[in-house]
Amino acid sequence: MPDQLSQTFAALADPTRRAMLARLSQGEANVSDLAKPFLGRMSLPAVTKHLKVLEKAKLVIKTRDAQYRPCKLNAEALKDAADWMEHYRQFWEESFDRLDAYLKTVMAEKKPKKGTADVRRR
Amino acid sequence: MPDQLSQTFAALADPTRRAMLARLSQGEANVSDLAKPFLGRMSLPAVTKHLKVLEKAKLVIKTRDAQYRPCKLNAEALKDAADWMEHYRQFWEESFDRLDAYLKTVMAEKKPKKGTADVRRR
DNA sequence: CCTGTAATTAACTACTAGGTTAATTAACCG
DNA sequence: CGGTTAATTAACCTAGTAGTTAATTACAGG
Repeated sequence: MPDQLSQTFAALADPTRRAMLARLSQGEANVSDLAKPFLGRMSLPAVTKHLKVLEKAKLVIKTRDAQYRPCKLNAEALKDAADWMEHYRQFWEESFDRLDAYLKTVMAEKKPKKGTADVRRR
Repeated sequence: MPDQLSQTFAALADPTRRAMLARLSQGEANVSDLAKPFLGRMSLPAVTKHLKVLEKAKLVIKTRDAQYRPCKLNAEALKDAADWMEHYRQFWEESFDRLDAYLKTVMAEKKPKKGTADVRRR
């Protein structure tokens, strides 16, 4: 499972890591900045490790500036994951349509005029 | 990490499981159908386990029909994951724009007319 | 040069993930 | 009933994850 996509999804499968990405989406931050929201809950080395996971997944790029390690978001890998998901879009929109059709049916029953609620297609 | 989103991403972080989803996107299939492409590589119980992960993540719904267990895709959870990613779209499109701008610059150098390659904004 | 701050590494623990084989349950069918 | 097929459960193994504390590296600045 060292394939890129698996690594990406695995990296995203943790709320701490997702929060870090969210933070980085607001702009660069060094390790202690990133750690701040979690330091009550977990130690600094733990944060370093999470960061390393994100780095290996190529979701963040860590550079160095003196003793600091400024990190920035790298969304490339996210695009691949999003592209993968795109194949499935039809499936969740389909069920939305079914709900849509159902609601139209209910409406039709309340005010029984014609019939054949037309199903919105996206 | 028993939050829904983490479970979804974790379930997707495995090529076997993604392949199963792909198979299910073609239509219902029972366990042995799903297992077939992998049986050279892994045992049936292994497949059952992967399936259980997908089930707990609410990505597939397993019903029963006699001794068979027909499974169907349930994309609801995928939508949530896709929605989460949507927040980051700007970041990968941004870098695409930068590439875009760069290419325009290169073109401008080859045929040095005006300047200020206008950056396509999506 | 010494001290404080930023961050990582080391060494360890507990738990989970992904796989195995062997045994078990459940249903159909001749 | 007895055999066959579908699928799960049990028991086990290995490797990896998420966390800890304590020690270490690296740099800045008085």
